[in-house]
Amino acid sequence: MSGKTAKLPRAGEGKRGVDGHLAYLLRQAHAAVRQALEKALAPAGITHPQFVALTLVRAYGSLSGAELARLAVITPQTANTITSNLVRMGALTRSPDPSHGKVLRLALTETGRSLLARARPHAEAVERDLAATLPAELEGPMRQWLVRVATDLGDPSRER
Amino acid sequence: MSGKTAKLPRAGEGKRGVDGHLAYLLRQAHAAVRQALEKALAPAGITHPQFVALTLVRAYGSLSGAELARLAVITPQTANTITSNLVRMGALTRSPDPSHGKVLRLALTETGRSLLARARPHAEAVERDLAATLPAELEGPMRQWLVRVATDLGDPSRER
DNA sequence: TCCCATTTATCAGAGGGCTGATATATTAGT
DNA sequence: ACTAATATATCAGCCCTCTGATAAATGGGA
Repeated sequence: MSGKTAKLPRAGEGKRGVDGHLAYLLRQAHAAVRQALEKALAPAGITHPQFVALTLVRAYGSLSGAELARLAVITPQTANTITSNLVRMGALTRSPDPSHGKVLRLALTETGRSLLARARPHAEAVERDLAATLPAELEGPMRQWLVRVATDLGDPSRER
Repeated sequence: MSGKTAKLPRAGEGKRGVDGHLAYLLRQAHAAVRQALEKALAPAGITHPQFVALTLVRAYGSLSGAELARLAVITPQTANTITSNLVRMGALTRSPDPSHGKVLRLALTETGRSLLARARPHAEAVERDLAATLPAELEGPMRQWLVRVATDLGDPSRER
């Protein structure tokens, strides 16, 4: 009994299939999507978190670092890391809020705008691939579940 | 019109709800689960990736670094980072494969075994919380979808 | 008014994840 | 038998993510 010699499963087999832990399956699915996104975005010269940050700044107007962190479900420190890189790349600017004195408002530069425009089609292709895996009658319930996971497991822990 | 002043949504609202991109919702859900897991495992003195590695070594017997990487859906380099930390912590040993000469086989130490035993209940609590968010009639289809995402978006990219 | 709790930004340090590159071992092919 | 392809381990460097700690600005109450 020196060790188990069972053949190792591939994605979709054994514990890597429908019998695995939900947390493992969610992790596996997320890893596949993240890697697909990074591969798709690499030619545009941008990472997935950077793409998310630029998208959010564009979608919500000018954000503070703290607001970006909340929207992206990351810590303010992480948001700071990402935005610092984007500022260094010339895609974002940080300028002091006129009425607040401590808040720094993020804004897209022309570089950032064109970077985002160039990257978006690649990200949308992945989104389409992802949507294609989802039977039409499951899309609604699936979206609701994903949202529920985030609110149920995420919000309670706001007691930091 | 200096910028949009729309109130920012919380998890579950607006684009952060059922109308958001699937990739965003999946990311948001995964982030909530990962953070819940890290918070649950911290008292046991172990990180989520370390827990996954120990669990896989225990489940499949003695693994090589490359095998661990495939099972955990990470690169061999990343697996090496994690196992190096676990070896330094005394939870794993790396010993040369008797019949291969290059492969290093990972094995749990007593420390690793008790660490895993101590951590597992915390992880299982999160798994139960996660399962509780899923209506019984959706569990089957949801598991199948998560697996399909991993196989459809993950396997094709094996053309590295 | 003064103090305090909250919010924000940011530094420091650690772990995890990636790509790229290198060295070695095994296996397949010729 | 020699060579080429494959597999493994690992170094280096970068980005992302976290926790912990520090500092500054705001706003509310005693």
